[in-house]
Amino acid sequence: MRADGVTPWGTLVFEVMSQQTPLVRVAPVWLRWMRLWPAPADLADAPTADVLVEWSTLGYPSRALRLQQCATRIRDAHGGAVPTDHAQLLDLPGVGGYTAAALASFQFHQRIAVLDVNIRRVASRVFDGIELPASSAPTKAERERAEAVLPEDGHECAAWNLALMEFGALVCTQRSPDCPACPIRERCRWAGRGYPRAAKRPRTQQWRGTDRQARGRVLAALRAAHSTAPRGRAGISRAEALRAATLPGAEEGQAQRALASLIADRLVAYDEASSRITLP
DNA sequence: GAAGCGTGGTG
DNA sequence: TCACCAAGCTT
Repeated sequence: MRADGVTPWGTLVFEVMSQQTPLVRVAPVWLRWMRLWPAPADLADAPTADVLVEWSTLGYPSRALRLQQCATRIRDAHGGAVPTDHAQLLDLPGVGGYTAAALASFQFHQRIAVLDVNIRRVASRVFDGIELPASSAPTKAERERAEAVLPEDGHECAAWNLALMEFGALVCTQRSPDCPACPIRERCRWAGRGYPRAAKRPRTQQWRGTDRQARGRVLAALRAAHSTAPRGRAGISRAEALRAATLPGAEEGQAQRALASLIADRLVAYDEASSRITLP
């Protein structure tokens, strides 16, 4: 976490776990991971099934697979040390623009702009006078503007990025910003324009009844089976997996499709001989 | 650029 | 109840 003594690997794991997941849910899982797998080589050597069980209910379990791939790559291609170079960070599995910049700034104190959803929202309001960023991904113009207002010193830069993220998370929030308490409302272009609402809001993701929900139920059943079963005898039958994947009132074939996609994503394995579904 | 990908908390 | 949302990444 962002505390003294946390290794680059610890920070990398923390940032990946934090992708689309509230920090309060990340904290306990991260602590367990650090105890089980304190260095990249430890995670690289772990059974993938254990990695997925310990991922618990953080969501988006593909992140756990990518983190293990990332650990293997760091061990084999970087001598076991998390690279400090931004381009090399970006090249790691599961590490995108946000995570690479977060590591470069928070861990390595480089002068770089972190453009997470919070900072992008703050900048859109203050500079552009619009409620929400117009594009789903950061643009070159956004990045250049964010870099232009960065402090010169790398340590100050880390504090700057972190402060902006927390400001967006606590004050300049997505749904109900506390504008009366905002210290820069006099200079905020969105305030000056009277807080106009965004015409087009990003369409919100469906979940109920989706393949995603079906996949989640299979994974939940497998986590339960693996955390209680003696080693080597874990897993569930294909029939149980399909039953778990069958949602009330679901369309024909959804359960099969969900299971097939889990296998294709290597989140689960299917042993045809025994007809059992297991974590990989 | 858009769609797909989990899970739990909240207003 | 239910839509919305949370330190994004990959295809």
